Amino acid sequence: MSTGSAPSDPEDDEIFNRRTSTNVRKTTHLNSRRYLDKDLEDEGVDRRIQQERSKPPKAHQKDSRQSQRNAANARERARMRVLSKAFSRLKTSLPWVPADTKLSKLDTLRLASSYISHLRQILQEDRLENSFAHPVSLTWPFMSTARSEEDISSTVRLCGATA
DNA sequence: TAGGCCATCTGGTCCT
DNA sequence: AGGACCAGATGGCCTA
Repeated sequence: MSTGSAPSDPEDDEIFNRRTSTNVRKTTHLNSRRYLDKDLEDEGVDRRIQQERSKPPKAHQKDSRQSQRNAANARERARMRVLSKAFSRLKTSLPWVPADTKLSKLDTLRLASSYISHLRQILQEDRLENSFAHPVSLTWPFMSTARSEEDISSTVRLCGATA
């Protein structure tokens, strides 16, 4: 899998990082500086360990739940970042869209959808001109095989026509 | 300044 | 049990 290793647009990264830093600031604000304070307390680690040991079981449970939540948040951030990168890559694969064009995720999906419809139309016109089957056809998940007419119609049925 | 877009957090649900 | 996925809520940034 190439997840996360795709070349990314430096400009997108810059925007993402800027947003990320502001949102982290927002988060620390929302959570009453919970995370920031934790980072600033490095020198008090020993004291904290002693306090942990003297905590009642309920407090341990609470801390455990919180650390699990933090881990889940981090995973969610990573997941959403992968999603955003995929949108960026999809955007760059769209023709007629200059690299510096601002496209929302919704716009990107709509344009990609109409581009696929356009390509499908070209493919069908080409098949009408040549009576033999097209040598290359794409099927989910991205296999390149020759196939019959009914296969294509089923794909069209699955994807639907978008305009 | 309102509205659109986005990243993040969070709790719920499903799956392994 | 833990991770992935999802949707709702929230607040910051940007633009018309």
